Amino acid sequence: MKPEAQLAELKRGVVDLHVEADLLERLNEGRPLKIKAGFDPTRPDLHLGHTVLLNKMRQFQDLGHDVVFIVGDFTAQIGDPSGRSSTRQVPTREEIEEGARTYAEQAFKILDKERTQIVYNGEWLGKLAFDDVIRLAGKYTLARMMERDDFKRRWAEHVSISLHELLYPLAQAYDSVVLECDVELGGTDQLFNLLVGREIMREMGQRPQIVITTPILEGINARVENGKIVGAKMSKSLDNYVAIDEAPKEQLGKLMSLSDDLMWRYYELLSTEPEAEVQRRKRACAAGDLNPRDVKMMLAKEIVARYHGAREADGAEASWLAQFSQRQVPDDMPEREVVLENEEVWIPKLLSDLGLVKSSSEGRRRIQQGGVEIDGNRISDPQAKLPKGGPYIIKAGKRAWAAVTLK
RNA sequence: GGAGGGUUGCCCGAGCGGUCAAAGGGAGCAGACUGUAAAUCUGCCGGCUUAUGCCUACGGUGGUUCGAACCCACCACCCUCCA
Repeated sequence: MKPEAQLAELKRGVVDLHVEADLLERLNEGRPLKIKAGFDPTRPDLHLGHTVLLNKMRQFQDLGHDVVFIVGDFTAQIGDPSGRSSTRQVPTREEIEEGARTYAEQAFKILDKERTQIVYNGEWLGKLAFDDVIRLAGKYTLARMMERDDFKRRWAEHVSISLHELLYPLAQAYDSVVLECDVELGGTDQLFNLLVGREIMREMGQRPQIVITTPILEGINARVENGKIVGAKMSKSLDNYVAIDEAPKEQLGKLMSLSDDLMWRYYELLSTEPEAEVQRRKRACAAGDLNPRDVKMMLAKEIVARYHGAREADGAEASWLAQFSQRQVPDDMPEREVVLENEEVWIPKLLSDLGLVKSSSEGRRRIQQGGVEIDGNRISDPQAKLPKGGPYIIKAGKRAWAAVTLK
């Protein structure tokens, strides 16, 4: 593909591109560019938020360029301060290794293995001596470091900043120097770190890398207020994520729980549908010609199909429609057997033992709120008991089901 | 080295001797409604089988008091200002 055409393709969906002319110049050199992206291996589960960046990496690969996938085993010990309001906990060596392994495994659902090189930055960062670090630190100033948004904010809000956190951007920049990469990719929250890489490379007498950032996807519980998206970014620790190796039905269900407004953000960042088609759907929804639920289903199925295949996506849709639209009994409910000490069991206790609720108090509440059904009959008495027998089809809320035999 | 401020439930945050299982918001959950696990509305939201009851909880340990998240002492951690 011609450099100009590549550039147009690569610019799609990115937030920052420093510097465009420089990128075009390198594309004109006609060689495969070296694309760098680093991952902090402390969170093994890749989710849709990560895929925004991975998709961009894949795009480079499809255009004939090479990706260097850096596992930040060394930098993970520092903990990237990006977007953090406080200092990170340092993960153990085992956590890092386990994380790195599962990370790479999942990343190859998106990346082209043939064009990906995996490296660990501990290989070179671990060998630096203290005087090397001092020399590196000498190439940047505190004032410039404090320009960084999250440092500035934490400083202003009197939240502690440990000195080692200041070294993080330098360590990441040093990775670029060692690899002599052409382009570094990251989320918008990485912009500062990436730009430090440019500076340090220049200081070290190299051509500064081109910096590209991709948007950060908000979590599934984000809301839209006055046209603005309100809510934290997708993350495992906030439990507002859709993991790429999650079961098809879970993925579909989570995506169907997006608010109608937020759905368009997901379309923008995750769908591969042509822009014109997305706009058509948006207009049709606004005009009332299309039901937003159906448009959301198209998106959900597109994503499920990407990781599990079209057949799984169809299956997930069918059981979702049955369970939530038609309120039927789910087809894959867990079958359980419980051995009783007596002839009957207090229902809240049973729900708790089955793990359908957290405690029997919670079970009692859920009965009082009318959320518990056994064999299709709503239980209203929180004192109710259930005799031996079954299997009973127990429903304890929208998504908590079990087929239980009492012995 | 000195002076001062802070540490509250999943998160943020109010409370500053009894009426505190602790305001308010967020997240979460249930029901109604629906087009869905959207939106909206209502309710719930530490635990204990039945409770104007008990237990656990407001950084930790002791203490004062009939009674402490609230007062005192010490300890730990965080922040600010001065040097």
